[in-house]
Formats: sequence, structure tokens, C-alpha cells
Amino acid sequence: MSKPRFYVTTAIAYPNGRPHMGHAYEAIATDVIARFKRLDGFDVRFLTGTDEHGLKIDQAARAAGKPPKAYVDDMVAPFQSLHESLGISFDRFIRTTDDDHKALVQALWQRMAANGDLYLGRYEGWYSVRDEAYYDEGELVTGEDGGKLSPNGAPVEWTVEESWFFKLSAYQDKLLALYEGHPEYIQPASRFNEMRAFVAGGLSDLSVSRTSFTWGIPVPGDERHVMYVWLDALANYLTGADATGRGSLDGEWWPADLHVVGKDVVRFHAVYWPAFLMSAGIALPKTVFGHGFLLNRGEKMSKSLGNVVDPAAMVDRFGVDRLRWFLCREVAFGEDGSYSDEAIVERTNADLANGIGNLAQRSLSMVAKNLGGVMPVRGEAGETELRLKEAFLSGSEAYFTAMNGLALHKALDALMAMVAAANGYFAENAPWALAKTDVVRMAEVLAATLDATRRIVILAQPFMPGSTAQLLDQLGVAADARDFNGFNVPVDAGKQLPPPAGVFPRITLEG
RNA sequence: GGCAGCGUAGCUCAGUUGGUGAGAGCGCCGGAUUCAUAACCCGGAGGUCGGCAGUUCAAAUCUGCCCGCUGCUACCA
Repeated sequence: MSKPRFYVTTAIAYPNGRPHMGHAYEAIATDVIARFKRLDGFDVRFLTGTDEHGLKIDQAARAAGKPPKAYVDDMVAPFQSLHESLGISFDRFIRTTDDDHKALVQALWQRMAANGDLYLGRYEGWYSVRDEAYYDEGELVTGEDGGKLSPNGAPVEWTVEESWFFKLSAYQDKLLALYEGHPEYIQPASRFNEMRAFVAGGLSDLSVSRTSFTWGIPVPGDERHVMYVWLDALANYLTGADATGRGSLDGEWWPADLHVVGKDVVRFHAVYWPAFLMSAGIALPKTVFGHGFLLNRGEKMSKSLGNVVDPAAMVDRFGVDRLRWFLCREVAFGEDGSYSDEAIVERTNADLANGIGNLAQRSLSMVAKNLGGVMPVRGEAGETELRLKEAFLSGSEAYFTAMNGLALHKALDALMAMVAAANGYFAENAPWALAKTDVVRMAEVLAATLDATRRIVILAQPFMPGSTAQLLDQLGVAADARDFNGFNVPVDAGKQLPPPAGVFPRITLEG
């Protein structure tokens, strides 16, 4: 029996600057989902990468005095090292400058063209020679002399450029039918409603090529044109589905189960992408999830405000698992969220140091001191054990329901309820007092607490892969008993446990 | 301008089809305890549920208006 498959992607980052917290957040959240699925018995493919073509990269490269490819080679490095330090378990880091991708995009174009959906037309708009960019009417500002200027203050002129167009307008009904039949296609629901309204309002054909720059994938048969970056970029998911690296349109991992993207690019994934795929006769992804933005102390991150935080510095300061935990626990997945040093310290001290870490440490240290570090025997379940069991049944059920519904924060809520139940059980039975009166009962209480801790840590693995591995080592959990199949498999009594050591020390702001 | 949504304890938020005296977590205060990372456990304070007016025996929960905020979208300067 083969494992069920799960193909998940992040959006690909545009490397015309350094990675920021938004990139880190998306990568972490997607990684949590990927790890959850692996533990849940799925064969997972996790794709992430960078979107390297387009005018802005071309301009930035020119400003840096480098050829575009050399420029992006430099710029992509910080993104790759960020993934490294965040513990992102991707299977491929795709770059849209990869050869298999270029081949695939051209094949995709030809399929869309063969279906009669591409035609040559004219693209009109306000063009700035200095910016080398087109602007919508609404983006323009009025200059001192009353003339129209680009947002950068450069003069613009109404320009007509030859362009290939995609017959997006022909897909309105098909898209609406898709939404009707698959409301889960766009999540969360608020985004779904927006996209449906957008499509219902009518669609214009989409310009999908440019002649004003050359840093892109050439249009097959019309090399004066390079492809519109979004067609190029979106197709990365298809390229990544062919794990053989040949860039064929029928990669074995397609269709994707989940595209995790920022709320600002939901439209491209929820409208343009399925239309392109329909045109090419390719299956559609199952779900597009638009996550929210991270705000720094409630304010949007921006260079002008000077509040752009380097995620790598956050990892250095707090540790990767604290950062991962905080972002998943404090931010409702799908909503905007806010972070600050104080909030990270407060949240992780409460949940990790006082909660999970202390639970493990207090029980493990008693086993070490009173039982020579040998895993004790579990006893008959009494009233307090039954209550604990009840709490863990409902808690783990809530956890799995939340995870399968992509409600990461709710899953952690459920997990913390289990932590509270375990700490309550421990305090109620006071094994430190039993140590003086009833050592057998004490051992039973410790065994039950250790097993509760083991279950909690197993469920916490997607969120904190490093710390949970350490804790599972201390709890004596075998390497092959750490996935969700092992959830109900207790550690054998009599097993010698290693000496316990705190995994989540309390931290302070000054520290 | 249109559409959608939101405004509930200091903070982040839950609150099913209107009905036991309005909840959780964190923070704060007090108690208890000492196994543990001054942690855990127990208890407490604190809210006229944005405002006004309605519907109803009864509204945080329905209706209208107003204020503030957010998203999508259209357009005019």
C-alpha cells in the first residue's frame, strides 16, 4: 500500500532585496504543514524558491552593474541561508532561471496557444522611460505643472506596445463554476468571497508578454517578446511537480494540494493560475491559502519606517523554535499578526519554559532522582488518570481537526490545553509527596506524566523540530516511534532514560 | 462610491439557529506548594459586549442610523 501524497508550495520570493519577516513567516507556516503531513503518514513534496525574472530585477542588476543572472545568483543566497536557519524542510528550492523551468514554461505557452487562447494585440498604458515601467492611471501623481508623473516622479507618456494576450475573459464562467463546486479552493473564506466577486465583476484579457525588456523567458516563436512574469512565476509549481527535473507538464506530483501564498497575491493564484491551467488542459491545484501579513508592533513593515526586521537576526536572538512557535501560536493563520520582542519573550516563556519545558523537566528530574532514570511502570487508571485521558482525547482530536483545517493557531491552543491538563494532573497527585509515603504510586504518577508529555511533544514536532527531537530523546522515545502512528505507543517500562536537561530556558528582553 | 467584514476584560481573541447572573489565554493581584526553568496548582480583580434608537417576555447575538477600522472593487478629481 503506497502512502497518500501531498504536494505543498510556498510562493516564490522576488529577490530584489533581502528576505524579511514575511518571507520567514510563509516558509515557517508551510514547513509546519509539510512536517505535519509527513508525521501523519503522507509522502510529501515541499517546493519553495525564487522568482528571478522581470523588469525590476533587470533594473536592479543594471544599477548594481552586473548581468541579471550574476545579480540574482548573489541575491538568492540570503534566501537560501534563511531557509537553512529556519529549518525549512523543502524538497526543492526552485529558481525560475532553472533550465527545466524555462523549458516547461515554453511548453505551457504552446499548450495555451494551441488551445487558441493567446493572441497578438496591443498593450496600452502610461509608460515612463526613466522607470522603464507601465503604470495604471490610479498610480500616477500630478506634478507641479499639472502634468502626470510616475510614483517615482518621472514623466510618463501614453504608450502602445505590441503584446501577447491571454483570453482570460473566456474563463469567467469556468472560474465561477470552479468556485461554486470547490469553495475550499480559496481559503480563508473572506478571500474566497473577494475573488468570486472580482471574477463575477467581469474579466479583461491579460497581457502576458513584453517587448520593453528582455530579462525573461522568450515567447516561443516570437522571440521579440518575453513572457509576463506571473505566467513565468506561477508555472514554477508545475515545474516543481516533476521531480525528475525534466520539466515536463505532467509531473508526477501534480496537481498541488496546497499553495500557501500571501494575501496580496491571492488573485494571481485564485484567478489567473487556474485559468492558465484550464487553457492548457492541466488539472487544477486543490487549495490556495492566503495568509496575512506580519506587522511590527502593529505597524506595517517598511523601509521608510525603518522597522524592517531581519529574520535571521531574530533566529540568532531567540532561537529558531521560539520564533516558529511564536508565529504559529500568536498569529491566527490567515489573519494579519503582530510581533515584537516583548511578545515573543512573553509568549514563549509562558508556553515553552513554564509550560512544555517545565512539564518535561519536573517529571524527568523526579524519575532521575528517585528512580535512577528508569522509565517507571504504569498503574491502574484511577479517577485522575481517567480525567487526564479524557482531556488528551479531546485535545488531540481538536489538534488534528485544526491542523487538517490549516488552523495552526488553534492546533497549538489545543496542545496547550493538554499541557495544562498534564500539569494539573501532576500537581493534583503531588508525586513529590508520594515519594515519602508511597513510592509505587509515585512511580505510576510519573509514568502517566511522562507519557502525557511524550504525546504533547510528538504533536509539537511540526512546529519545533529541533527542540522536540531533544525532548523525545530525553523521554526515551525511539526514532521510529515519533510519527503519529507512535502517538499511542508508550515507552517501555524499564528503559534507561538519559539525564534530563532543560530545553526551553526562560529568556529575558535584556538577554 | 459599491460590496464584504470588523469594533466584547490591559493585550490577543471565543461567543452555535436571540434565553441559566458575559467567556478563554496571556498579563496583573492574592493564596497554597516546593518535584520543577521565582516555574506549576488554586482563587481574585477587571468589561454599561463602539454609540443611539428600535423589534421582543428576553439581544453581545435581529433591524435602522451614526462613529471608527480593514479588505476587495469602481471611479472622479
